Amino acid sequence: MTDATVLQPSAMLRRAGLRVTQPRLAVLDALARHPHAATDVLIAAARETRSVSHQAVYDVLHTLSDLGLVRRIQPAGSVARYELRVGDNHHHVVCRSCGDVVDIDCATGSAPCLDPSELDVHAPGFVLHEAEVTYWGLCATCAGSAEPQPDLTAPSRTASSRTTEKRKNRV
Amino acid sequence: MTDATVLQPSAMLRRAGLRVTQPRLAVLDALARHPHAATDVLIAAARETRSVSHQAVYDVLHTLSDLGLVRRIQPAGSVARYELRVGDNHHHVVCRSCGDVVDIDCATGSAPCLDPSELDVHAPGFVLHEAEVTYWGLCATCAGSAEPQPDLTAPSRTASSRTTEKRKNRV
DNA sequence: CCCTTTTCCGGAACGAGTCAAGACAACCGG
DNA sequence: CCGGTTGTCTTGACTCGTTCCGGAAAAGGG
Repeated sequence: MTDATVLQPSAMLRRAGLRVTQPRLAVLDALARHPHAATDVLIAAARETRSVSHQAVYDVLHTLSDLGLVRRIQPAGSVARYELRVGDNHHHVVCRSCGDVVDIDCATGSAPCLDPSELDVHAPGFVLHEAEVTYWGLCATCAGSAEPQPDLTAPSRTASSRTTEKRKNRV
Repeated sequence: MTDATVLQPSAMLRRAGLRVTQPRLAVLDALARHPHAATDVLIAAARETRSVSHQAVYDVLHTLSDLGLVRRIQPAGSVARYELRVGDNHHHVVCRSCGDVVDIDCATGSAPCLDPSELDVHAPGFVLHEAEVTYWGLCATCAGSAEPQPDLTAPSRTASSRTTEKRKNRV
């Protein structure tokens, strides 16, 4: 619901009590253009707008995600990825082959969206904040072809399939 | 259900077509004694049994998880953790403060245990393997005290709270 | 327009995990 | 029981994502 892109980036920064700086605007723009992108992709994208240090991008991403203006996700085996869509507790579909990520609406829309059947039994006293659901499988493209397809939002190089590919030659 | 610990470790290796070696037995023993442990904890634990190289532990963990004899989990912001409990598609409760992980039974017990409401709409043709659910919040201990409690299965040092702690001083 | 404070920069450093090549030891067959 | 084959382990260097540090720059209030 609260997709941050609908707000003017500078307004959204100010409203959060942050200074409006060129690096921040560049990163926000990069985020809008590359949903679920890894940090190095965002660095490259932000540099299309303006010269920014990699450290600044890391700083901006930290600040924004700490304030809840962007959401940070990190599927197992992947590096951190960021998205502007926040506020709804939507979930993610992740392709095991190419690492591509797609959003899926949450059934209830509010976190926690699931009732852990036996939370009290196994973790008495646990204070639940949210339930994160990750759907794993193969995207249409990868399911069709044996070879993993490149995912442009994954960390540069070829794809995130370094792990996947190596594993095949093990065992 | 299929908790690998109920099997004799050597039998379980042989049945998987693997050689029974000292490093593997040491790692399996370490896994049994330290559920959800990070790799460096497992290395230390395995060395209580026998001298093992860190690389051997990584190799063993890769081999075993590729064959499905151990399960590898990696909550966002955490390093890889391993557990012997496999076969059921159980889920995890993770403390945001200390990083401690607790198992929770899956409602249906088989993967995928959730029906993604709008999978076809957002990711047409996606072949779903499983749904991974992670419950985030605060464990009883951390919810009570402001200070995060050490989690002995987390990567050595103090706790996994390096990230958490730093963030508090940012913004 | 100046001052304070936040933010950014550059570079060094760190830690988890991987790669590579040779040594070693399980297991099989004889 | 022994020797050869092949899978496994060791050692050590290395990659990559991310963080730490300290000084420089610039945003915004007065």
